[in-house]
Amino acid sequence: MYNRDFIMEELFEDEEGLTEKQKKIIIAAIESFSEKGYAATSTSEIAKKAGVAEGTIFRHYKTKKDLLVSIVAPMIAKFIAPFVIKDLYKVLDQQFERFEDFLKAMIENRAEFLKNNLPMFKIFIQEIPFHPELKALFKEHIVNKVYERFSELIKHYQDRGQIIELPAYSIVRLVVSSIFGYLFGRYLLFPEADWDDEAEIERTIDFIMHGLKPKN
Amino acid sequence: MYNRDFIMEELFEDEEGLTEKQKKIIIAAIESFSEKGYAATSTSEIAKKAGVAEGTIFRHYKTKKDLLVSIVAPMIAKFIAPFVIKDLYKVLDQQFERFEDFLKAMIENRAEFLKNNLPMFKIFIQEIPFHPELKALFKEHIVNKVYERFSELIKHYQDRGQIIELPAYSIVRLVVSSIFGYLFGRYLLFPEADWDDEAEIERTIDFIMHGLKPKN
Amino acid sequence: MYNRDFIMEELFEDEEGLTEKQKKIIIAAIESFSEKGYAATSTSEIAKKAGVAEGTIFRHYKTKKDLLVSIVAPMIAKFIAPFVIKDLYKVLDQQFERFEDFLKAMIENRAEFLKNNLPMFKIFIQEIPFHPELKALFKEHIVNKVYERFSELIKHYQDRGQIIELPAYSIVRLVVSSIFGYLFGRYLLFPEADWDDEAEIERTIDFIMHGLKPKN
Amino acid sequence: MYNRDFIMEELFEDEEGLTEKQKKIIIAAIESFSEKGYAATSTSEIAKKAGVAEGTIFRHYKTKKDLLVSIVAPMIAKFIAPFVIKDLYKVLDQQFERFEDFLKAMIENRAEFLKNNLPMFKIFIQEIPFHPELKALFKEHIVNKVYERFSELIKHYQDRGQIIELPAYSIVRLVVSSIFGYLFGRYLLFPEADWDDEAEIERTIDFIMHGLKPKN
DNA sequence: TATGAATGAGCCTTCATTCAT
DNA sequence: AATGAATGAAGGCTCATTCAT
Repeated sequence: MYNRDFIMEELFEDEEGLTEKQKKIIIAAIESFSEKGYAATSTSEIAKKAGVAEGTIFRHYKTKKDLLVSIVAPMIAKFIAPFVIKDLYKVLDQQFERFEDFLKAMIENRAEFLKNNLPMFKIFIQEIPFHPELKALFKEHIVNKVYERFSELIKHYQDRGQIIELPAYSIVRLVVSSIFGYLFGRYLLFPEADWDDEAEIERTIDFIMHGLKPKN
Repeated sequence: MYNRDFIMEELFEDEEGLTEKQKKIIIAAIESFSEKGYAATSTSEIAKKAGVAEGTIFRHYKTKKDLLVSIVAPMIAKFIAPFVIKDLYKVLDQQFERFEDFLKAMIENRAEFLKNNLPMFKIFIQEIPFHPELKALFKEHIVNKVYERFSELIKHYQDRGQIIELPAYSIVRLVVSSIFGYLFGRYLLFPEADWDDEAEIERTIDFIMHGLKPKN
Repeated sequence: MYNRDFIMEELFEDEEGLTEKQKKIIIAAIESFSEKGYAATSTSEIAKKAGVAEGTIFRHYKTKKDLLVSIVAPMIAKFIAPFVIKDLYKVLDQQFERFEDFLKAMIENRAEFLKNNLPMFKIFIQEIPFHPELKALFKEHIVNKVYERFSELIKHYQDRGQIIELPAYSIVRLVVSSIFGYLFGRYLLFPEADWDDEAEIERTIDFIMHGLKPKN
Repeated sequence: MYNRDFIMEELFEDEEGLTEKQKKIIIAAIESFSEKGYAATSTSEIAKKAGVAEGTIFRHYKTKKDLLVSIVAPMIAKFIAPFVIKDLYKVLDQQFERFEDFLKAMIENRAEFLKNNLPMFKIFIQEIPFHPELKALFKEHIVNKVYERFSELIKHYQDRGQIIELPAYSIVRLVVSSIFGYLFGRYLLFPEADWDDEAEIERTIDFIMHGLKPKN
């Protein structure tokens, strides 16, 4: 379903402090949390799956919730990373003349990321309503950082007459809904259905582009 | 936040078998489940909040999960009710000449329902990944019943050249994404933000309509 | 396995005060107690099996233990009845000249009784160690009444040189052991084995008779 | 009443894996089970009596029933051990020329064992009807192992004309009944009575020997 | 008399966490 | 650093018993 080593590389590469055991714990926790939910997963189960002693978990993570946060936090960080590049604006200007192209690039790139980190993403969306820490993390990152950049971006394309003149938050909402709607259906609701991914992504982009076309 | 009596009237009106205590239990369970999640809510907590003995819960609901299902199941049923009307097709034909009008009516009607049953809906989306019973219920109802009707409907408007020729499932996905995207943002993610509901709904409908406009 | 009506007739015939419901409760209780033990049987289970409401049980029997006693007590009484006939001595004198004949008659008669009341007997032997009330009942009846009569009886046959001169309690023990040993094996340990009852009973009597033959 | 250390030595000597706490748990469980019965004994009570936390019990025994089995199983094994010696036959041949001597040795030896392990034996006979696991254990050991050996043995003495020609199962039944009859009366029914053990054992053996004397 | 909803104590078991080794 | 035995609070659930109807 997903590549364990890949996760480690992509998400936890920086944190070189991670013991071999620590990695095993994280991987086990991700698997269990995403399958049964945080509250329904026991630390003993994680320990068993990770092949370590129960106590070892608590040597590295003071509490069970610490373990949760230590999984979700870097995922959020990595997910929004591309949007936080300082001079995103400039870069965009050069690379993606059309909103459509930007959209396509973003979707493909971030969808790839989500696909590769699906279990973690699942944990994130499942647990966020119940943990103020996560909620705060989310708002701080998404709202304060990503949303800000995104707004500039949208204004950029609006100024060039490529997308309709609506408040940035509305546009963000509509775009994000369409993308996440696809990802949800594809990977969470009906993962075993027979999807023609390429076609669906194209339809989604077309849908968004037409939906946001300026009323000349 | 939400009107308790309203819930009882709307969702559990038919079930006249419900004791006064049973109602209290359900209301307490809805509150707790939606706030802390099913797994993190204890039956003793529900009992205390409902003002009944813990044993009383188990007299009416064989297990804790039974209680969950007895909350979520009628919600699903009521939610999809309007879509299962036998002669939906005919009705539509007469009432909503334009897909746009149908869409608007549907959104407003079902959005109202969700708004009134938000806690229950929250429970539903939170718990569905972890409970095969709920998953089955959902698939049976939504996929088999609603989706079928919806497909006919879409074909109806496609035949009249009002919406683009795409597979029904793609259209359903795009429409549903846009609507739920609004509801999520509005009621779950940022409920305390300052929303101009009327404008947002209109924007959402416009977005959908343009997004699905036929490429003549 | 055993005849319910028979039980009612034989054991509870005198107690005409018994309601129809009461009889059903007793029968249900006997079945459950003997199958799962007193402690592991719930009153709700008995109620369900008897087809009455839970409360009904407690209307007739103040406590669960009352119910137990009301089952075991009459069984003990009926079981020892033949030994308590006032002029047992006289009767014996006339009817059974030989100890052997007395033994045979007694075994056959009481074995028949036990066979017909096996579930109750099972309850009795299972529960007696844990309930002082039953223990008292047992001692009072068996020790004080039966044993006394039996002693006279044994003396009677000893005087006639038919059985060995041992203390009555030793003889009682040996005889009872042999008989109960048969009944245990026959009805409790290996009920499904292929028993030649007639032969086994005869062997048992022979064994006892030779075992108790006087050392002339 | 019985020597705790003795039990540990005799029954659990081999199992060196037993923690100090585990031993305490076993001892406490034996006491409570034998006094009140398995179903009527709570694990919290055992924990308290053993001076450990309730959770500790379940660290060592997955369930309450596991604890029961872990007490009864070794008792059965140890009890039948002497009968399963590979060359029992040979040994007998040399040591016990007369059935009487064999009987005496066996009774004294096994009676001593039972006396020392009375609580466990009590648990065994009380719980065996309600637990298929125990029943299976019993049948496997007693029926398949002990009975087989015993049959050979009986044939041995029958061939030498020392005991009557009856089916082995009948002889086993009669002998076992007499012995257990004594043990029951002695240790379970009337333990506080004034017993002349030596005399009673002798009477029991005499009774058996005469009872089984060949009809010349 | 009979009911069965209601109770709350108590049951077996699991849990996150601690700590001596 | 790592272990895993030990903890005791808390969990879901069952129970014998009560009482208003």
